[in-house]
Amino acid sequence: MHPTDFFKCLADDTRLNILLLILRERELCVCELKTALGASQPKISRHLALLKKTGIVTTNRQQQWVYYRLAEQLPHWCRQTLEQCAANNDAFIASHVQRLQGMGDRPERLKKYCH
Amino acid sequence: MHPTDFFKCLADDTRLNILLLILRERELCVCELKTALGASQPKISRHLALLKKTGIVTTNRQQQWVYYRLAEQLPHWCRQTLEQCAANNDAFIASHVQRLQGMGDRPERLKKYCH
DNA sequence: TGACTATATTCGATTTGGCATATATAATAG
DNA sequence: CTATTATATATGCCAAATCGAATATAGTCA
Repeated sequence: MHPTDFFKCLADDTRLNILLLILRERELCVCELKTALGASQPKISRHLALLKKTGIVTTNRQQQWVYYRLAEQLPHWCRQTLEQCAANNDAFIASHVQRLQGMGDRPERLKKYCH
Repeated sequence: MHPTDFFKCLADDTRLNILLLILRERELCVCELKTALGASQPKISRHLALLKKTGIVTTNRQQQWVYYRLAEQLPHWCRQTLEQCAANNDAFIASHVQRLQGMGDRPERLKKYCH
């Protein structure tokens, strides 16, 4: 993982929020992220495609939903960077975490927001 | 320090190399960086200006030279990110570190490359 | 078919590097 | 001491490249 490629992925509000939410929740599908971030589906999808191409996340298809999580092979220092960023920037993700929590837990959440 | 502003600064080869070299050497002036990175003076100077504006580095003028070092107020998680990046990407900075070491030590280095 | 996700296209905004030039400090000549 | 020159750094301007958002469209699966 070339360091500047990694940092480029973190250098955008949408992508960084996606990553920090995935870090918290372990995995999320596009429609969960779309609701939590209040962004359009193509926007979320496009940014996820870049994260996947760079090797930061992997996908896991379950029926019609695609779940994204951090790649197993993600170098340790990259994961540490994300964790330290998460631990020291509450304000940055607060609103999105709140919105995600307002969406309830699985599997009810999926029923409410992904159907 | 807004996290994406910080990561934007690390998302460029020139800037990341500058930061990792400063991290190693504690402080460097423009002409040392120019020689170590093999880049033009305006290019180095521009990137340093962005790093300063973002609050990652501070300057200390000595006669006609301006020395750059990491800002005292740089949040701890930012410094940790830089340190972890440095500790896990030898290949990324190797050539520039080598070139810097080939320039000798101060004060001889300053006499040879900054006069 | 309908719901979910991915991609293509287009456009405006931002970023980047090169070149020329401006500013600041120091050294030197007269 | 002042004027000139040299060195170090910063900035203005321009062209090329990249990026991000919106829209439309396509693929995938129940």
